[in-house]
Amino acid sequence: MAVDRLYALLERLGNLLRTEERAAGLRHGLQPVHLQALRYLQSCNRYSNTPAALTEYLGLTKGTVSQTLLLLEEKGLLRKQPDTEDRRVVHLLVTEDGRAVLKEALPPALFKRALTGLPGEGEALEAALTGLLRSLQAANAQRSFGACGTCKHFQREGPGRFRCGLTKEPLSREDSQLLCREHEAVPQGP
Amino acid sequence: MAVDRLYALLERLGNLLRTEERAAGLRHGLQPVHLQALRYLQSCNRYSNTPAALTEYLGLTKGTVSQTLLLLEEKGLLRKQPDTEDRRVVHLLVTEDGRAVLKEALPPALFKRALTGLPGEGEALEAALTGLLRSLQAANAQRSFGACGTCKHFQREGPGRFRCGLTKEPLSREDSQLLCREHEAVPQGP
DNA sequence: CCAATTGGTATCGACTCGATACCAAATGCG
DNA sequence: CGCATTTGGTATCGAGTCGATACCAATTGG
Repeated sequence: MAVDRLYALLERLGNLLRTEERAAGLRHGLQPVHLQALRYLQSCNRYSNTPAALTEYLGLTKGTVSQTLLLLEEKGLLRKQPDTEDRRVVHLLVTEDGRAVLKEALPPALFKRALTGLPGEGEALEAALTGLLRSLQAANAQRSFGACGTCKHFQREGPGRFRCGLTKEPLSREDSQLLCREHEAVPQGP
Repeated sequence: MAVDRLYALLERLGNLLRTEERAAGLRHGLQPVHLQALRYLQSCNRYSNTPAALTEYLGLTKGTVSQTLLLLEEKGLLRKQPDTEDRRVVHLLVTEDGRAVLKEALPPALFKRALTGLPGEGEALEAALTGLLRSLQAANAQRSFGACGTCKHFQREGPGRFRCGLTKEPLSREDSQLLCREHEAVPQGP
């Protein structure tokens, strides 16, 4: 049965990845989930670097994530900054130390080697995985956390000048490449 | 950078899978690792249903796996059977209850839907994942746990009659489809 | 025959994770 | 406005994973 075989493959790869991440984090006294949190926070935009967004991304409960963040803050890999508009919200900023740890640890050496050696820059793999992820998210009513520039709210106003149709804020070229919790894929025309 | 994007995709899918597995196991008081152990034991051959093999498959330490097995045995999902040849070894047999739990829980509904809906039965995905896994295992000097019939020790002796070149034992058609810890891919000729 | 290796278990501590409870700020509605 | 509801976040607790270490029994290899 093809579905079972596919599932077994995914599970197996997921375990390998977790094991490697565990080993990579061990050198810094970090668990897999810590590295994952840092990686997300480093690649998301300013609307999405909050505990709530991270909670959705990781698929855990907010209490659990709150603990994770506490540890990262104690280790000096993370800094909390209160939001200026909404005083309940804090923003999570990866420190220089945090970036250094991430750069050293992710992707784990094993994956870096394997992924780099893939034929055609792994284009086939990326296409297949993207399709699967989209399908999963659609079935799950889950946020996609895609890059800002691929969102249906993304508006081009000129060369290098963009705007988010949701927040109405202007966006830089760098902004457009960051992950956003409000991301919605553009509907595929027939 | 393509490698980082690929890695992010893999990590994200792995987390989703874990979350779903957690939810699926919750109904039976099981953790993700328990379901994974059961699934492996149900699909491996008689050389590979031991704690040591499972330990390698899951990438954990033998102590950890021993605990996992203890719990599964207590719940009646697993039965231990001493090996007749080597009196240190035990074989792990999934009980009827264990099979029932597995059938109900894996793959999680979300994945079953998403995988079933993939174009071309997910052939592209399977090819891409298999390639990646092979590449990872090669780089890691890790066992592949492939199906018996695809192993370099697998010998055809006639219609429906096979033999393992390593253990010299005869193999049935069913045997040939089970996962084996001694599995080695046939070397690709140029 | 005895060391080294292998398969497995037991115990301990660090840590994840969910559940529950809780607080403060924002929002919605009469 | 006023008050219930919702949202963002934290604190605390218990169950359970996981690695490390130690240990035992059986096998293997000189």
